Amino acid sequence: MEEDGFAATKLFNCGYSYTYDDVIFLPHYIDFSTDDVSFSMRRVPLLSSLMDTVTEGAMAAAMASLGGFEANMNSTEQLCLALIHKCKALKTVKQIQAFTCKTGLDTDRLVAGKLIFHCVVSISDALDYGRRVFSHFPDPDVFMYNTIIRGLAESDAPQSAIAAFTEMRRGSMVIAPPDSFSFAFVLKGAANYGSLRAGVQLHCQAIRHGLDTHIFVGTTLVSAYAECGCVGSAKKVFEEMREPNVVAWNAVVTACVRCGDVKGAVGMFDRMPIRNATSWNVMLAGYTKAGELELAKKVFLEMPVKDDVSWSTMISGFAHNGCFYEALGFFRELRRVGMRPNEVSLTVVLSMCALAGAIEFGKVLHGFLEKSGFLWIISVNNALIHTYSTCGNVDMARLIFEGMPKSKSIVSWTTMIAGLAMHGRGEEAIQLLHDMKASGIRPDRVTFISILYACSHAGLIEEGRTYFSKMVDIYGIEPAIEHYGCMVDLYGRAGKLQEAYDFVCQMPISPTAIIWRTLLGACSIHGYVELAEQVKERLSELEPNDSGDHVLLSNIYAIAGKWKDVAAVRRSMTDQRIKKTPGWSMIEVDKMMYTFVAGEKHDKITQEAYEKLREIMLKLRVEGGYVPEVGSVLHDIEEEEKEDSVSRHSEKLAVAFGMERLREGKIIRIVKNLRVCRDCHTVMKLISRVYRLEIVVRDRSRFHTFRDGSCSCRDYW
DNA sequence: CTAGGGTTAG
Repeated sequence: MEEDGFAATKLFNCGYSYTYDDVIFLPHYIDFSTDDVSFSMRRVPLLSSLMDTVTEGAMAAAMASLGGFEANMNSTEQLCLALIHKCKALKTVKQIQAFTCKTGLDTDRLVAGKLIFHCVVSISDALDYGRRVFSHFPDPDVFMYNTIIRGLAESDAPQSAIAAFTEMRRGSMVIAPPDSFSFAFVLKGAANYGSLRAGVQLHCQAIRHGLDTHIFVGTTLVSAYAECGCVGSAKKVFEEMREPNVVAWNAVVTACVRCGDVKGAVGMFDRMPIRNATSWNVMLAGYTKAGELELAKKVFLEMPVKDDVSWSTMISGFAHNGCFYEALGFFRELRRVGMRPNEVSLTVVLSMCALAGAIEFGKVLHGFLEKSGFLWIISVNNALIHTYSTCGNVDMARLIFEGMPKSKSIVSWTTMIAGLAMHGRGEEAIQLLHDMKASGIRPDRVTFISILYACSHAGLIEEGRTYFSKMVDIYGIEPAIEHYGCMVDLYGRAGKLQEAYDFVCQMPISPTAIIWRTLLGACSIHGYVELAEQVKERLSELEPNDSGDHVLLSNIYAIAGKWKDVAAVRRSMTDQRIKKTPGWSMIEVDKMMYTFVAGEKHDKITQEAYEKLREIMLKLRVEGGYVPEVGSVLHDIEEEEKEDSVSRHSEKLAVAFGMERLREGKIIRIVKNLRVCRDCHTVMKLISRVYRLEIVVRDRSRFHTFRDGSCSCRDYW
């Protein structure tokens, strides 16, 4: 796959030095008849009612607003152009558009082009209107097409940019051939759509037009290939460019980073003749994505000019690696040097709260956003929805979602659906899908991942099946590995292990380690020892050193009482030097985050938690009838020792600490990096009953809300 | 045309 993209283009020898090592037949035109890329050029009646509202007086007032320009206005065309340039809102654009209809300027090429351009580029949420003006124009030229393609490429439906390009090509008998802008914009659409097929075909066409080494086209080709995971092709396109500028260099370094090729990125970075702040920022992102935080910090300190992007990259990079303290440090540093937080740095900090489960800090930020007017930005709202959902307060997320000031984007809908899903509120998530369709937004592949996730976590098996086939049949979305993963989880979680296994065997793409791991997790919930062994064998072929897989298998044996097998797994782990991922849990008290690690460091805080925990466990035995469950302990050690090891799990410590420090009646919210174990689950249920407390635990796969002795997951996780 | 953020199965 990797090299196919580039090899295919070699078919077209257009006077360039391509060699043919691989011949793949491709048509000379883009054929998307099988894809769902409708692009309707329907002529819509436009604004006949508005036309009458444009009075001479209104136009005179508009002219007056032009001030100094007025003297040079010697034609209505020029007047219109100047007026359009001044427009800041769609409402005014509509007025002028009505004026052009009235004066016959609607067929003026310059004016129409300017109108379309203004709608697409300068005014937000006006793409649709621009499209309508476009569709009204009798014979649109390349510039108009380019503008429309440009807007569509950045829209929620980037595939329609490709369709628009195709339509332009079909009409190429009457209009001029595509230029470098056409290719740059449509390739951006292909990249956003993530379609290698479209990318390759466009590359072919670019070669035929002699534009593939054009600086803009080449640069976009590099990033389009990278977006499809073809880092080799991206590099080759770059190497063929005759005089790459800084932007092209940045693009190729970015391509390496996108595809996880840090070495390649460093190599390219070192070769760069000139570097601006962007180049350094790309390296920061590259290092943090690879988990190389020290190197990222080194580059950050060394770089000559830091801009707002640099800080956002550091905050996000450290947060995604679990280093919340340092991440917050960069946010403080940003303010200390006198930079104003912008909407991106704020969403980055919000997403840090989401990762850390820091709801109190999130609320502080929410207040700040409200006061400083940031809530007008859609992405900021999306970040808030995500933060509240992943911090356990999905109702607050819903309030923000409902109250969004501007229109909701596809991300807003999908985020909300995913939020409901992770709280087990499957029916509401499905209802939201219908509301979304009713409001005219088409669900995409990510939306369906969230829907299938919702079905599996709420035990809605039939619904899950239905939506999977609807996605394919009605929406023409080809299922990706993520969708298959959801389906395996859906069957497995519900105890339909045979169906899950059959499903994996019938998948048209080869199952990844993640797929097998999902199945292994299902085996562990439902105690299928034999199937687990089979599945583990597959995993050993694919990823033999994953500690989680070993621990899961060992737990499956332990629950079945097969202590010899437990010991064998443990031995093989020691032999292969596989270390268990240490479990940690976090709790926020007075806007401070406290992290507990099982059986680690006996500092004052941990001591305090232990002491409280001892007291709680005693009370649970006496008043709650608690008997420890030790099935999920890795070692076949003495019973008493096992019990001791279970009693030290980090989530218990975090809960105990919360009970000690938090105000009475406060909900105890815990975030854990692994899945919560059975014994801890039981203990939490008991605590919620005996102490009349509410505990919310976010583990690596979902939320557990413990209330009155039971859990929202209905013991199903 | 290039960099940072908001959605994504386990």
